[in-house]
Amino acid sequence: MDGREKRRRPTIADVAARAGVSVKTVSRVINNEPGVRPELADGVLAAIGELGFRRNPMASSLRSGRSTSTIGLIIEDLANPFYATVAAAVAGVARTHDTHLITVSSGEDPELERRQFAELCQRRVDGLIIVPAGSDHAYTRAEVEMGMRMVFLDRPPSGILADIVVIDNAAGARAGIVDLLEAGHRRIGVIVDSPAIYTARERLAGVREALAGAGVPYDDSLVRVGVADPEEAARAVAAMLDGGDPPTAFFAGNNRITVGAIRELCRRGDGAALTGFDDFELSSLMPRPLTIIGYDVQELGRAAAVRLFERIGGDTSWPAETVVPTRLLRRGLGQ
Amino acid sequence: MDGREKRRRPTIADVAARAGVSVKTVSRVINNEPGVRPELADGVLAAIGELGFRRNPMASSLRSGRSTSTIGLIIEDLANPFYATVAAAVAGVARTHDTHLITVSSGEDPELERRQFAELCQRRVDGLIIVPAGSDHAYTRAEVEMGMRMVFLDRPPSGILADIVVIDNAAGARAGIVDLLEAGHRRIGVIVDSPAIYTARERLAGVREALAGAGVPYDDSLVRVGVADPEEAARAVAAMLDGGDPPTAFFAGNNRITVGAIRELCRRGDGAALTGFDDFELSSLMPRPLTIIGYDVQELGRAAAVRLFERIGGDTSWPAETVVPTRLLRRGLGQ
DNA sequence: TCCCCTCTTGACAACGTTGTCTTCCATTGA
DNA sequence: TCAATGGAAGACAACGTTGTCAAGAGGGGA
Repeated sequence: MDGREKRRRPTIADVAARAGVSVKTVSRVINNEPGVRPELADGVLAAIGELGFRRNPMASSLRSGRSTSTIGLIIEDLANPFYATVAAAVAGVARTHDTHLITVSSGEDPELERRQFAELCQRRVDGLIIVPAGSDHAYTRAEVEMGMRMVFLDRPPSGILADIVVIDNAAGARAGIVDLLEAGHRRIGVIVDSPAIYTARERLAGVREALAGAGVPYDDSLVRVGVADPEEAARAVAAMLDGGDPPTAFFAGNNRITVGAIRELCRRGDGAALTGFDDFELSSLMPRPLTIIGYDVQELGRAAAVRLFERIGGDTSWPAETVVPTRLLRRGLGQ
Repeated sequence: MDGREKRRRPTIADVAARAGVSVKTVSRVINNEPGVRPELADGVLAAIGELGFRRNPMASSLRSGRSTSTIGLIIEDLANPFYATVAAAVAGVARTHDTHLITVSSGEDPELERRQFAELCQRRVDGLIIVPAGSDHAYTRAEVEMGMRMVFLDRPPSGILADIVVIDNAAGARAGIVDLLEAGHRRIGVIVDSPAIYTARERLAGVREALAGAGVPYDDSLVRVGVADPEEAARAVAAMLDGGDPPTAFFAGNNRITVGAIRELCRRGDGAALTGFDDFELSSLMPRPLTIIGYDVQELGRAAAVRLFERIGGDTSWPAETVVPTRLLRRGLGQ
């Protein structure tokens, strides 16, 4: 039993020979085309069962030029729970369309993203969902002209007009700041990721809008941008708390920053309020109260996939933007 | 710009016409086959660039009968961080082999797992990595005979001999219990998942071995099996603590159980020691000390993928078992 | 009875690529 | 000068399937 004797896979010709019909008749049975006498069809089905025949989808889609029953998803890192949830949701929708999902990670590298894009197009996937890492996506145009369908997720592309599904970043940040203002906070430390990132830009814009709306001045010493990891976030929190007139509340622009802030606040036993964008696993078990600006990540993936399959199904309407709402969640222990 | 004008994709025939050579010459250039004069090859490459030609991999693998440059991964749920990490690791290895990964979720449904398996075989993937949900995998034999390569991950299959990559469950559990015993605990509450699950069985066996080795009697009132979610785990902890002669330590058979146990212990402010199998995100931020029996999840996926590509590469040695070691980690705040 | 129409069924080509075999040309040695 | 040799290039078939079209059987109406 070393599996080396490799029986050849049966083809429709084998089935046809066994059932005593032509290959075309077998093809008709396989594809449920009308115009085959039931008794013949039964014979074909029996032969299929006996031989263990399965249609070769490559030959099929080569000849018919139709669907490959595959879509692609280009994300940054599948090991990141956010993207994993998106991928699971997309795969779920794909399954209802008898379609498989190929997921590739670009690791935020625009050049790799381009290569992955090209590879997936070469494979003739029926469509692509892309979380854009690079800043210019004009290179996708040639493929769009050749019929490739694309939906962008979480961030808008530039250089190309296409469907897009995003979170309501600005509104979420506004709501988070308004919530802090209503609790009486006037000095709010704001820590966000690099403004090169769309979501960080939008969220910071929401923060400024909310502050301006309440007549609270925007104090540069209370804003840190370009914070990329929990350690840096912790240092930023520490620096603000150690400064003169420290903030009584913090706004964290994403969950990595939130985690870093929690760590530093717990270390110090500081009671400052904390509101952070993006929920994360076990946020409700964090050892202090916090407010999360959350949203349905699954819904994000699902909406993108649904849109993509509408396109694949022939929808040629003008590209649309789908916005997934956010909501405030009280998390952490002692809340 | 509604993308309806769908330019036909160029084929090697188009390239050949443009370069003034035969299709076979183009094929030779594409595949780096020898025997093409450099000046002709340059002309072909120029034509490829001008037309934006890309080889159709379906036609290619249909004709040559070789690799589809695709492997499949069958897991329970991609949204689960454990499986997401495995998938990312497998995709990483696949990438070094210029291969794409199709990931499908079976949701622990053996029937769905069978269907997913059949679908992926139908696609002629080069190989499959399977986290088996069902209890009988004899149905995979027909495909193995036709040359399908498979590696099983995390749990062994039954009814088929194949490569397998698993965690050292029993040794990990033994080490966890020995650690508690050395800290002086003699009454250890043990909470594990259903013994229908291989990992739960193995871990429980490790627990018994460690207890027996230390001469500590196995007390049925301190063992709960078949615990499936954090809520049930919390109730199990509560019941044991409320009984007579409550345990001074708990062993949790997986991270869902660990989380439920933490929740209940924190709610009560109970100081019992806690050791749990499987690490999880932010375990170091849990509001109490705990010990984790951890392992390298990436390594699990990587090892399986490496084995699979060895098989795809032609390795026909006897199926082997790869065991990934565990290690004890001190986690939680206040450690 | 004959013609037309419908319904089954099959023969054949085509999808885009690659394996096999042949052809052609230049070069070499006698 | 001519046969032998070897390398480059192309003609053709084949992979497994499906679209197109034609052939044949059977039925109904004139």
